[in-house]
Amino acid sequence: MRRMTARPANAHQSRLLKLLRDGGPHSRAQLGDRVDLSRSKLAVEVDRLLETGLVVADGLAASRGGRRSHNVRLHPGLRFLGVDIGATSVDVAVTNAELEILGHLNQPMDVREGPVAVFEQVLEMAGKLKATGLAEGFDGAGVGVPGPVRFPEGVPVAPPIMPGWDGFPVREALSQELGCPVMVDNDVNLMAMGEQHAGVARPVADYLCVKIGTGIGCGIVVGGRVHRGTTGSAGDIGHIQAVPDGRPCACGNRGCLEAHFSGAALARDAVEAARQGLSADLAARLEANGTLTAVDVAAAAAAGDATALDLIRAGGTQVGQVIAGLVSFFNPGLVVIGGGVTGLGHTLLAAIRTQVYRQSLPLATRNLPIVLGELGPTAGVIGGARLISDHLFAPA
Amino acid sequence: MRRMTARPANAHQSRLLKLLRDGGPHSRAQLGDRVDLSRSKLAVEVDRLLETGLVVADGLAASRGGRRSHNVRLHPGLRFLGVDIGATSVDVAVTNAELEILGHLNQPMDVREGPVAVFEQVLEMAGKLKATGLAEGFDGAGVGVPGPVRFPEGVPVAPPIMPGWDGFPVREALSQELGCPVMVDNDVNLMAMGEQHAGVARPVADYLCVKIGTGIGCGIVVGGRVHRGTTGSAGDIGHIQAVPDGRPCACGNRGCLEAHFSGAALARDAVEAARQGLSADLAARLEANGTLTAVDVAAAAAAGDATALDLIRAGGTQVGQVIAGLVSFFNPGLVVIGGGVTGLGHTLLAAIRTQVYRQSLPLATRNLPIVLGELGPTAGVIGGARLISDHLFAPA
DNA sequence: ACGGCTTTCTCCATTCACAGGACAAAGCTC
DNA sequence: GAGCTTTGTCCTGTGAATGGAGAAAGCCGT
Repeated sequence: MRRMTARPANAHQSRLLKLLRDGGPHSRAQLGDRVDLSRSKLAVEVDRLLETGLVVADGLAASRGGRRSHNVRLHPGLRFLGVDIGATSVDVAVTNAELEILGHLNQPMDVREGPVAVFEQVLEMAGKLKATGLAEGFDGAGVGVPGPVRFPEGVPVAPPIMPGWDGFPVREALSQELGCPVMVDNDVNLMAMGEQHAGVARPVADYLCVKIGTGIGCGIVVGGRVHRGTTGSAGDIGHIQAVPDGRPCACGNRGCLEAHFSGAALARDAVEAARQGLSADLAARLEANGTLTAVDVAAAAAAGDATALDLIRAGGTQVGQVIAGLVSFFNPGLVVIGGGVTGLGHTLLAAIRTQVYRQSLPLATRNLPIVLGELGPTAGVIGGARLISDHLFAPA
Repeated sequence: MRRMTARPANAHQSRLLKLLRDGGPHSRAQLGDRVDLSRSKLAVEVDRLLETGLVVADGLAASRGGRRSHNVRLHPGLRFLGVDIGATSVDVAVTNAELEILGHLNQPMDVREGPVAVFEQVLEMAGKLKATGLAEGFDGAGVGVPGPVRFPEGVPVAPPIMPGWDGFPVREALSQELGCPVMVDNDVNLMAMGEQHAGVARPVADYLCVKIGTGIGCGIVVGGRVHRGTTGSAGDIGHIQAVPDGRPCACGNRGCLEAHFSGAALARDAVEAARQGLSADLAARLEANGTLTAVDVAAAAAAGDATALDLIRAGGTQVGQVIAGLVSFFNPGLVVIGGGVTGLGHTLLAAIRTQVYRQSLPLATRNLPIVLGELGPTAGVIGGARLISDHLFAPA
């Protein structure tokens, strides 16, 4: 198909497109139940959407005791690309208009190689997905990068862990290469949108989404919308002080949360523990691989290694301490923990919970669920698809 | 006049009322410049507002080189009541429809006496204001209380420093007594709204408003709107841990910010310093009054007393530490410091600034002003008037 | 004083948005 | 097949809104 060019002409059409995106095919009657328009007006707007080609007829539905309804749905050929650039790997996925993942690729990679090398990689992966026949082209792409972004322009700003990206016109460059509209955001915000769209955060308006991977970040959702802050750095909690006069951090300060707990810090601590002979299990893994990662620690913990469990608990307590403060401050309705370290699972979660429930205001924790994200590595790419579809489905 | 009963019938009218509130009298042409409506439609809506009585003609304006314009303004008889209940005193003020303060009373009082005693006081003060002829009655009242509030119902919930208020139907009770609509909110949120309406925060969409009085709280403004959180306790930063294993706090935890710095903590520390003979100045003041308050410390500091200055600096550093974390997290465009301790002035502010600029993410502090509130004790009452007028001027 | 120019405001005709009723189409159940 | 239900279309009436014509009321220069 030729790529999507039309845009909803008004708020009604925008609303209808989002209903079809989030709920799949609907009959006009079903749409009418959810949209507070007269049937006649609704029919007019649906007809206009059919004219644009964004929406197509989808056959007859089963009868519910009367005339059978004619379903409509978003064009089945629409394709969105979700790109989640992490510190050490990229995820690229194609979705249909309902944001269901049709194909998903993951590849190790180092962001520090710079935007040109990374995007070469991304374009190649996108090409592979096309080659499988899942897509002929893309109607839009949502891209996450591991650092702050000037959102309106889609440009990373002063990203600490990705030198060489500062000011690179990601949005423009990718839009050119892919030949479709592109939106760029922080990877943590993408995860927050993903969990909100298809994960644990579906019913919640105000929530926090803490992503613990190589670094630590926090997606902030206020009234259903992501809060990005004045310079796009909102949620950057990795450099909040967790330990007064604690460990030196790459940022120049001491005691930053990230310096004490994150994928990188955990791996480093595990190596040290292994060298000190505190854990035979970790030492064996170190021997075998030459290095350790958070995954090794998770495996050791799962096998019952006390040192690994202690490391995870200590880390969870540190994170919990910071989250406790944020919970008192922000009073969310839900806290989601996600990112690479979700493999650490319930040991980590329990430590975080204990600390938050102990230290936050009782009123703020009274009914506060703290849970693991349920989408894993797909959260980011779904969030990307969601980001661009929100943009494309916004009223003109 | 009989009290305001009409409400704007649509979003246009609501918009117009707010323009007249915030900008004083306007001609139709001036309104047209700001509202994106055709002149004819605008005239229709203005005429309707004139019919309701909310808006009245206000004579001819000077010519600007052509026909003179007929101004319209909000009814000059409209009166809002702003009530700011603090831990140790109440502020009550009357404003006109433009939220200008016409009369303002302040009275020492102890919230712990409970809602009945406090409202007796408030009603008496409102009566006094009426007796001066400033108002014949009130069209609405906005009330701030020093604790979390279930906002839609206007009911305090689990307020730590005000036992006896939990669940008291403040909104309903006051509405009954005053015979007008009432809205209730946290006092810190009121201050944030006040500074946003008439103070330093006018141009900013996302900002934090830290109020340091008997306790410590923080108003959170996201996209121009106050964020209250899921249970109404957002911004309650007094019990964030500032010092690991620090001083015991009334809440049962240790090291809470409030336990280390607040009006109450500062007074306590000053007494102790005086008793230990660290400061002749403070000792003399203690001798004279039998007790010390933050005001005494401010006076001693102004007189150059080193101990007082140290206390303030130490406190500012503690608050700054917590604010630094919040700034990294929230990435505001402005931080306002207000409340009873603003008398401590630039010594406090300097300590806070130093700490925040040192410890927050550079990107988040790059262009971050940290300033004292400019409205002082009127911020709360103006915020109250603003709260209720926003409510009354909302589309039906 | 008097025309030209500007600004403000009103009036009117036309277009568009939308609701809601009438009605047709298409199914179910008995 | 009768009667009922559900779905979808058509049509008309109403109010929202635009934009142009023009009147009212001021300015300024000659």
